[in-house]
Amino acid sequence: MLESIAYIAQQIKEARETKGLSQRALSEKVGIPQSHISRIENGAVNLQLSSLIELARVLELELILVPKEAQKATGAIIREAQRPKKKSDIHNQLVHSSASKNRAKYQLDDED
Amino acid sequence: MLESIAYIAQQIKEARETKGLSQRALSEKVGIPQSHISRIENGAVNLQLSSLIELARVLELELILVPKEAQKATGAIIREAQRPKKKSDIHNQLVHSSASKNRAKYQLDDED
DNA sequence: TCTTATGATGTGTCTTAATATATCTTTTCT
DNA sequence: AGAAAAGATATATTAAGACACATCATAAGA
Repeated sequence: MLESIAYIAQQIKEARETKGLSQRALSEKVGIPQSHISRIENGAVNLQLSSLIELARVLELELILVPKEAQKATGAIIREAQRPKKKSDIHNQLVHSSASKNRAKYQLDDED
Repeated sequence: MLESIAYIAQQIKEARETKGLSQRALSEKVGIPQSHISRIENGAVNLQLSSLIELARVLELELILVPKEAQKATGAIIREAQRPKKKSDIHNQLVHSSASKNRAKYQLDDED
């Protein structure tokens, strides 16, 4: 399983696409090779925390641990934040939704 | 830097203590050696995402990526969730506050 | 078509997380 | 004090992340 890694990987990919960055562009900003970013986004690696944090920083995301009981409430807020605020941002919606069509394969070993 | 690792490590430690678990007890639940949990909580290792996710699962935490703009709002909700709901839970507050006295050393290499 | 941009994939090397195991220190009891 | 529990630390081994680098496949544009 480890579908949580799939979720995180997908979040990274969507955030990158929302920002209109190619893997190579992100690679230069964050200092991680494009080949590795590809593997990360496809869930092909069990990345280290430092890599995730660096990616998150450049993508203006914050990695946090939320108590399960608070998850629903935070989820609502986050979805709200991700909603484009200006009509000129509808473009983002398109990029975003096309991104969510992508299936993550996640060939990580089934541990647990 | 990588103070975000310190933050995550501290969150794990506090969640464990709030649940009244020893490192060894958590070790058995999650299948990670106590020695490694110690290193994780002290920020002495740059742990892998699977380890963090496994720990979070057992500690009933969810690892999420929050847009920076939504961070304040989610922070408020999370603090609310962490507040003990019953008077009988004041015990947790004590454990929790004693935990926060601990300084993390974080001898991780200064990258960036 | 040829080029260009993008993402995916392969290989070899180095580093280090994760493991097993043991031990040591510190704290907390009785 | 001594015993027990808890956390920190040491060592050796194994597994795999991260890297550099090249290359492949595909799609988009000229």
